[in-house]
Amino acid sequence: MSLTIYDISKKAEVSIATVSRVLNGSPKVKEATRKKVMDIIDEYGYTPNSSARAMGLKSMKTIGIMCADSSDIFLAKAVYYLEQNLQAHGYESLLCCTGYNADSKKNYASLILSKKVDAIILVGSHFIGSSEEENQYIIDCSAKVPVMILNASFRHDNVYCILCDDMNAMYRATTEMYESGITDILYFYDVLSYSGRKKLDGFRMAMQSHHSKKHEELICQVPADCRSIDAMADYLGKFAAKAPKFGGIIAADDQLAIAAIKYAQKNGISIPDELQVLGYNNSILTHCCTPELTSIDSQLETQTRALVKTLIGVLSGQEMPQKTVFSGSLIKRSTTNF
Amino acid sequence: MSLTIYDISKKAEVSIATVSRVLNGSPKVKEATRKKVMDIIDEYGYTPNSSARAMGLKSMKTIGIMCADSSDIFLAKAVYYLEQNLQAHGYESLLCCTGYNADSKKNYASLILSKKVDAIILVGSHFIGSSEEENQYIIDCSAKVPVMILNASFRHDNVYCILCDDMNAMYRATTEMYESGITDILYFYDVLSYSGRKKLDGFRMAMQSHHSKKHEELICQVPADCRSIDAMADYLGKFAAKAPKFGGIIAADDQLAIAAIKYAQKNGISIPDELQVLGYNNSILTHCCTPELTSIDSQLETQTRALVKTLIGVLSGQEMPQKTVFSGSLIKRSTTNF
DNA sequence: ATATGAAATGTAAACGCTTACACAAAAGCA
DNA sequence: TGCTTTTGTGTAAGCGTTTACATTTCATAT
Repeated sequence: MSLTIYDISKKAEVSIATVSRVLNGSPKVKEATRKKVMDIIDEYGYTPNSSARAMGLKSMKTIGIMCADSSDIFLAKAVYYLEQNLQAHGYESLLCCTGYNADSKKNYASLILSKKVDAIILVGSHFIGSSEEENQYIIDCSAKVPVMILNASFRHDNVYCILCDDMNAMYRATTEMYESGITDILYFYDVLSYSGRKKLDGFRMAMQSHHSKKHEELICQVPADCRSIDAMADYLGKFAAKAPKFGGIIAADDQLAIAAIKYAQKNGISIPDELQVLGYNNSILTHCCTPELTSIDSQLETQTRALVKTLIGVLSGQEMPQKTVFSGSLIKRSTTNF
Repeated sequence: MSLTIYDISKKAEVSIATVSRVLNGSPKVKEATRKKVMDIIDEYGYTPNSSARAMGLKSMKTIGIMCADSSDIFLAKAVYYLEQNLQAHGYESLLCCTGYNADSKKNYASLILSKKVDAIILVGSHFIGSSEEENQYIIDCSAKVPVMILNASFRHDNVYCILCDDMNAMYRATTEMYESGITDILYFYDVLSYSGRKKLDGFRMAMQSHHSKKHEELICQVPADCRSIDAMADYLGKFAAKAPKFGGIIAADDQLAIAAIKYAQKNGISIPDELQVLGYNNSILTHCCTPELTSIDSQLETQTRALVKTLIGVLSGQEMPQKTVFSGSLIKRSTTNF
């Protein structure tokens, strides 16, 4: 049986209140007493029971992290950085992977709330649906604890968003490719999450601003059942066979970009001479292919740090900005010439 | 303020005991009463407070997952599968990333224990040190809750291990490469964790069983400060310049294998004609390079499923096997000829 | 109608902690 | 010296559940 504060108080010959005060670093306890209690705690290796503590404090010092799939390269990085930052501030992370199925979000949210987490972090733009009722669960959550959203924007009281201006980043990258002389660009994407929409918008805006006409015919969405890189590459091959010619591919993430590279290799198209490829997220995958992949970096680590900083501020009652936007930057490698 | 069981009991005109029984699916409550209570619960959207529940039940229905770095491709996959399986059994996951620094393990362990988790899962063989005192924290934990270890072996009461027989897998893969005619094989690794040692042992055993002599000169350890793929590739280049000739590289994981491929490409060595490369873990990286990487699959998903099954058994008081071993299998792709 | 046992419900103690409030000891001041 | 603060410590009431045990209700057999 685990020791309780009561056991410690007896051994140290003080009251449980004093032990509690020592534990919580209260200033109103004599140095000698503090030492006596600490010695006993160290000697017997006592650790306070967080559940009981949570009841008294009404806080678990735990943050619920929800993400669709923590094994996704991008999301895993985000979760990792968040966990690190939270830990540095004395918080634990309750992880909850919801999958990409939209329905379950509400259930998972209430489950995680019942653990009396101090806040909820939604990682990734999959958590923002397009309809109002689909997002009701966010509002419900925000009524109980602060809700932090990484990589998407949602305006509501007690909801704080940290994100990268994907639209602008994609706009700039597209423009740069276009102005380097590649005017026929294929846009390659899969799911249209919040940030997915923004990226596509950025691409379209850039193309439209150059009065491009046929780019709409060069927008290629991979169907949901193409999960493997090979399947994606093959799908792209079929699409390309019927589409107008193109000299560049902009992919919505690095994995899709790798699929694009595979497509080129299967069809004897040389990169970057005949085809230029651009990815998104600047993940480790950029280094794994040949040639190495040019990609857009969304400053994930900086974003997570800002998120946790904002969260800590909110939890300590400070007024904090509801929306913090970072800008992406193009990391040029060898799949592009510009 | 959140609703309590007490509020519900008043609205439903029953006692809190009855509400609690409904919540816990006790058989001794009349159907009509159950319905009445459930209706109120649904109507007012009550969720029980897990902390309070933990105090009564002495269980949080939460499992602590410790891993060095949840953004590592392999570990992230493991964490994801674990989380999924645990969720399916009604448990939440408290994630704790310890980093690779050995000292901190003990502190993190006691932190996570204070949350009254029902068990602890150590993900990855980094958690097994080579000295007895370094592993004392595992024994301490096992005194309080079951400890599950994924990917390493540690014999102790209340400690359960699920792993892949890395030594054997590596032995077989090495033998297969050797017998296909590649007798000079370079072994490329970084950290010597528990499974890292096993893999190296497997390689050595296979080479020794063929009376190879110079393989010891072909064992290349990347120093800890080489974190990027490029740095690893460059290090390998320098090593190769001074080492005997070799026709194959066996890497301790896929990322190292990618570095090996990069090394070959930088030096104009063709794969697989002049150099064959073999990775470990069969991660997504195997599909990202050209040619695609042959790799050893350690059945991670099966392992995690077995782990959670064992854990659930242990938690429900059943006798469970303390060690479950799976065997790895070679997935042949294009970086090898055999 | 009455006794009997089973089924359903209620009562109250326990879980381990925090903290408002009460109190005692020590210190400062006239 | 006695009076007032200040400082340190203790007492006890919560926090929201679970559950053993007590009690009521209800059906069945007598």
